[in-house]
Amino acid sequence: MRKKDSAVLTNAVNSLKDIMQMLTPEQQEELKDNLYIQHFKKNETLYREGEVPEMFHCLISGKVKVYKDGIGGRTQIVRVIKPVEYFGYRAYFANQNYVTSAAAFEASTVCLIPVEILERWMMKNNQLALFFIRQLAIEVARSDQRTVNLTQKHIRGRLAESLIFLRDNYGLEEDGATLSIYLSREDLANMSNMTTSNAIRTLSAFAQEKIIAIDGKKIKIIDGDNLERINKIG
Amino acid sequence: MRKKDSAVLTNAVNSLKDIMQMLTPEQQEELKDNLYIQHFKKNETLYREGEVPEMFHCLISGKVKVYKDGIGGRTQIVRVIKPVEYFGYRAYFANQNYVTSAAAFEASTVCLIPVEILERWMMKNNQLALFFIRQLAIEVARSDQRTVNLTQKHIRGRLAESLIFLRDNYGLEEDGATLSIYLSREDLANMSNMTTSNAIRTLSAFAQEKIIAIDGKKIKIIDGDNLERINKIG
DNA sequence: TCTTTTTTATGCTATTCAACATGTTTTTGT
DNA sequence: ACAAAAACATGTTGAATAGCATAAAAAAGA
Repeated sequence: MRKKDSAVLTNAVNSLKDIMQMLTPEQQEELKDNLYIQHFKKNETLYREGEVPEMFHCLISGKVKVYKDGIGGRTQIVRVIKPVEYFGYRAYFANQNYVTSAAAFEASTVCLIPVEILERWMMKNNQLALFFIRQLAIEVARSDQRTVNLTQKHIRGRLAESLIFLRDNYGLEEDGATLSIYLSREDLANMSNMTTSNAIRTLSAFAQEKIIAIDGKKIKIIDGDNLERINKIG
Repeated sequence: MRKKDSAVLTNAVNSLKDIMQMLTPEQQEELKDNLYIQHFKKNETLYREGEVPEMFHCLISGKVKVYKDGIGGRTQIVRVIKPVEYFGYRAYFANQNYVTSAAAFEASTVCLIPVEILERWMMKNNQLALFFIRQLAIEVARSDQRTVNLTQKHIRGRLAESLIFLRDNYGLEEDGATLSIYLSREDLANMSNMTTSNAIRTLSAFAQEKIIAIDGKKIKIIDGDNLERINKIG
C-alpha cells in the first residue's frame, strides 16, 4: 500500500494542493509523512458500508463510485468521483461507520491521509474547516436534488440525466461526442434508479431515435439538445 | 420581527445553548445583540427556493418542513424540523441561494442570527466549525438514505416509515399512541413520495388492518411492531 | 350561521415499470 | 484458443401506482 518514490509523492501532493495551501509549513511536512498511495483495480472495493472510517480519500487518477446497497439486491450509486476530488471522510466527522461503499469503475489511484490528522488540523486551521463545511453543504444540496430527480422523473428522463451528468463530469473523448467513461448497463441502471433491463431498453430506444449511438459500452451523444429536453421534461 | 423583552430573549438564548457554550463571552454578547425572534402562522413560509440566505434559523417552538418543489406540481419534503434544531444555513456556506423552501406545519417561533456573523465566529472558533461539519455530515447521510428509501421501498413501506419518523421525531400525546403532529394527507404524501390519493388510500388500509386508527388528522398507532415490520420489508 | 373552499374518501382506468424468460454477444480466466 | 461466465438484448406479462372523477366531510371565511 505504501509507496513514496518522489515522483508519486510529488504527484499526490500536487493533487492535494487545494488542501496544501491551507496548511502551515509544519502541517505540510506532517502531511507528506502520513500520506499513503493505493492502487485499485477495476471493480475493486475501496471501502464498505459498516466499516470504520479512518482515511480521508483523494482520487488521483481513475474513476470511483460511491453507492448504497438497498432493498432486494438493488444498489443506488449516490456519488461519482473524478480526479481530483475528496471523499470517504464524511462518516468520520459524523461519528458514524461508513453508510456507503466505494468501488473503482476503472483502475484508479487514491491518496489516503488519516482523517484523524485532518481533524486535528481543523482544530487549528479555520480555513480548512470552512473548506469542508462548504464541501458538505454542497453535497447536501446535491443529495436532496438527486432524491427529487430519482423519485419524480420518468425513466427516460432519469437515464438522460445520467448521460448528461457523465458527460459533464468525466467529459468526452477526442471526437467531442463519446463519453469518456465506459459504464456497464448495470452501473448506469444503478445511477438512474432503474433495472438493468430498462437501462438496456431505454438506451436502445435512445439509439433508435438517433439521440445517441451505442457500440458496446461506448456511448456517443449525437443529439445533446434532445437529451437535455428529455432530461428536463421526461 | 424584532422582539426582545427579557423573557423571550432568555428563552431564545436557552434554545441556543449548544452554540452559546462554544462562544467566548464577547461572542455571546454579540449574539444577544444580533438575535431576532420571528413568529410564523400555520402554513406560513419562512423562506423560499431561490432567495438569498442571510439568516441562520433555530426553531424555538412549533414544527417546520423543508421541501423542494419538483416536477408537475409535486413536492418533496426533505427535512422536518423540531425544537430545538438549526436550519436554513446550509445554502450560505455552499455559496448558493436557497434550493429548498421552508414553511410552518403549525404556529412556530424561530430565532434568527445573521449567518455572516456565525461564519465570522467560525473563523476564530474551531469547535463551532466542527460542530457544523458534524451537522452537515450527518445530514448528507440522512439525505442519501432517504433517496434509497423513497426509490426502493413500496408505497406501504414508505408511509409506514413516515409514520414511524413522525412518532420518533415529534413524539406522542399523553395516551402514548397518538402522533403529536397533525399533518394533512397531502403533507404525508409529500414526505413519502406518493400522491395524496395514495396516502389516503394506504392510511385507510392501515386503519382497516388495525395497524393505526384515524380520526381526521389524528393518527393513533395501534400496532407499532407491525408498522415497523411493514417499514422494513415493504 | 351560512356559504365557499379545502380536504378526505373511494372507485375506476391508464400508465409505468419491474420481473421473468430466452437467446445472443462479449468478456474473463485457464 | 477455448470454455465458462458475465453482460447485453428483447419480448411478454403482471403488479404497483399515478391520474382522474365524483361525492362526502371538514375547515375556513364572510
